[in-house]
Amino acid sequence: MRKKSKSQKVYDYIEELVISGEIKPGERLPSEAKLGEILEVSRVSVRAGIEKLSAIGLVSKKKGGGTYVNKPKNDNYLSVFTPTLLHNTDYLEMMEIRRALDSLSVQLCAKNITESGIRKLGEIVDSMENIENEYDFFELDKKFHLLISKYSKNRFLHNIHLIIWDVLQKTLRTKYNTVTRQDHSTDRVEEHQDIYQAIVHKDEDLARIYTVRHLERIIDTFNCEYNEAYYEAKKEEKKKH
Amino acid sequence: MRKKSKSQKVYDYIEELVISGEIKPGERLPSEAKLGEILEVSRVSVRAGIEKLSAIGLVSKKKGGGTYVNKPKNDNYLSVFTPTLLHNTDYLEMMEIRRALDSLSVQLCAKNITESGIRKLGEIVDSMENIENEYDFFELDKKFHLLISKYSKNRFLHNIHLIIWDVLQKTLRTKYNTVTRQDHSTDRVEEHQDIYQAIVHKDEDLARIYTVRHLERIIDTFNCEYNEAYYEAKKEEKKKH
DNA sequence: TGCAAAATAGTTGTATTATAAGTGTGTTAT
DNA sequence: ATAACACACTTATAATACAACTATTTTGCA
Repeated sequence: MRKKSKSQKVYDYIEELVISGEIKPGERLPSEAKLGEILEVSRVSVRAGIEKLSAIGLVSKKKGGGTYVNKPKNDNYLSVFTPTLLHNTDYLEMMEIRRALDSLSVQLCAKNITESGIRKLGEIVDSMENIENEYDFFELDKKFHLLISKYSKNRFLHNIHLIIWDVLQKTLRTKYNTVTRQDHSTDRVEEHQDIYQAIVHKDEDLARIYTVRHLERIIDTFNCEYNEAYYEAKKEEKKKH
Repeated sequence: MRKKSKSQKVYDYIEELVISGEIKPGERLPSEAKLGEILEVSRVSVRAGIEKLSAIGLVSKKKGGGTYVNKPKNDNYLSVFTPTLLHNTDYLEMMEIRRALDSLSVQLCAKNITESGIRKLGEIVDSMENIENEYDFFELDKKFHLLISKYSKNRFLHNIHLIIWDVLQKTLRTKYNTVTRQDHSTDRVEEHQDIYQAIVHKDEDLARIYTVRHLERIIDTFNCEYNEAYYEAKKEEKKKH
């Protein structure tokens, strides 16, 4: 593996601070000089790293004031793709978008997929059957849906999906309990098999229907857990009185 | 208006070079030193500007080799949103995504829009009736659809739409003839009125249907012109023999 | 002449130092 | 009490130097 550049070191360090929640949206970063001390790099490299983070909208700089972690509502619209946003309601909004985009990509995929693509997809579905840990399943799930979007032959669509899954993955690390528990359903393997079969038979409509059903089931499950958690929290509060 | 920063000056300058096609994907940018001379800024500022462009994936830097404009296929997926990509097929792919996302946002909008939102939307539709020049209509069109996505109350969705329209607008400047001529249809005002009315009556399904119809009409018109242009080109070629 | 090795020029990466310019806070003078 | 000011802190820009890497040109040998 190639050596990381100094500016990348800065970038990763700050991104980690934000993802882990050590610095929350609206809060200020250490000054450039301080970051330079901490990471043992020059201010030039610190600035280069921060410049990138600013370009993708994770932070905003204020001359003389400091550098701040952006709040989700920030106008810089590339901030859609920063990994800090996925709280509970954000997750639902994201899944709403997936419902729209996945149903498009699976439809196009069923039309455009090649024989070798079908083979690859089949392998993924097969390996889903004997999976025990959640992390591995997530990987397969990601591969499955990204492969579908790839064979949609719509480059934009695929790229948006890449971003969405990147955000999902990064968010997962910090919200593992909340977001992943929802998918313990025993149906989940079967759902993927259904989608796969529809693609094999080039049945665009059926593939779309199965995909929508799949995603809506995930959303429903999440909603239930979310409400449960909500009531739990309320119960805790009552105890205090 | 606030003064532009030096690094932003660099950013805009290079972006313009790429959009206008002066520097094509794969080609090399002037060196940092040269850019500094041209724009009369220090190398620090040049680097800051390029750093941003690199962060959003428009260019890639090679230590010792120079800075290159990325080809669309570049892996850095943020490059979806660089304005260089929209050739004819790209435009269609983009509209395919709009069909999926606009139908979602209009549906949510019909559910969530406020009274004041309806008023604003109405004003836009009204001003569409007496528009002569294409550029103004584009502006209204953009406002209309962005307002809808805003009242979808899904922040991700709205942000993606902001990006899409930003790309459309930037691309338009260079492909004015190809992309905009398609929308000279007399139906276009009426289509927006239909969508508006459906939203007013909070009829989610109807709003979605009108929106899909609207977008599919645009796609069809574009396809016709695209094919016409294609045949024209072929005819020209035949003449040469 | 052909070609490989080596020198060279050009380019980005990082460091250092200095200054300008904006922000925020605390202090002072009224 | 409040407005004006001073001061510390922070980011923005600049100039210079050198390191590290690349691409090209030149050199030297067969």
